[in-house]
Amino acid sequence: MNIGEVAERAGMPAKTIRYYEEIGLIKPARDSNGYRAFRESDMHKLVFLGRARALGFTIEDCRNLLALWEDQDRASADVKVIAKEHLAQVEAKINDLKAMRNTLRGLVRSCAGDNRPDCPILAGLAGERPHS
Amino acid sequence: MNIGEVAERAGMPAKTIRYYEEIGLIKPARDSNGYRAFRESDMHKLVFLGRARALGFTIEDCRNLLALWEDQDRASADVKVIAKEHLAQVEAKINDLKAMRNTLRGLVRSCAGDNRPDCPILAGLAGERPHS
DNA sequence: TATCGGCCTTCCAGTAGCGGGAAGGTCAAG
DNA sequence: CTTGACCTTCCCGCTACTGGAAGGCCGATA
Repeated sequence: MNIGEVAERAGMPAKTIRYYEEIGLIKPARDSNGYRAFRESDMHKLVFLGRARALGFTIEDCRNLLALWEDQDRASADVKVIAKEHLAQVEAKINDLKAMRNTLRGLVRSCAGDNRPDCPILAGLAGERPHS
Repeated sequence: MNIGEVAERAGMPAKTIRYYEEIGLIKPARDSNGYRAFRESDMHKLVFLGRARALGFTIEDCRNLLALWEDQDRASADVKVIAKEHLAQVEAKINDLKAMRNTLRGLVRSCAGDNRPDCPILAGLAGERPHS
């Protein structure tokens, strides 16, 4: 299988697949002409990587998860630790964003949005307390 | 005022302030010895930038907001457009993260996390449907 | 056989928003 | 006069790719 077909089937750009090889996540064989020759096992890894990335795991997390996946003797606790830490980070990020959203909503709501120059959003960013 | 004091008062690293000058967000004067000489107006801009960045505005958004802030004749509508678009992006990001969180929670909950190799998290990443 | 389009290859550079650290100038205190 | 805390510029590194140039390879067609 050439990279184009793999990219299609795995649902990711060929560039990304080359990048994953470059950083050692996958190690596809090569044809005599230099083309990458992907096996089904490479495909499975790429699909795995695609799903893990879609869940927001970092590349380094992916590397570790992939190693655990390959290791038939792993303890599921090792996997769970990674997933739980990531989950905690995602939740923290959600909370940060919610705080931003709330402040932004207040600012946007307080702004007339007409052609006058008076703007509570700019005033808020400059440091003034919103006067209700 | 030297950069150290400004960094302290604006609550951001000196590195960040130098970067903001480099990309043209601020233009502090210079003393004869080459040191940056910050005026109060620079301080105000940095505080403004700090708040805007804390609300997740990109540097380019900040550049536009700062220009509007400086412009006494701006229309508040111009500001509101930027803020509303950013708010929409923040909300979209929150939704993405919530979807990730829900999937991650399901995976974490389904994993025993003991020293056995059987792991629904890895199975889920590999593509299997979680069976209940 | 020539050639053409569509693959594939590598390499280089850029993104956002800084952070780390080197090499060196400046300044105030002791 | 030295010491230590500042300040300066410069360049590399980070994440996870993306875009593009320059060139090789392959299958089909004329």
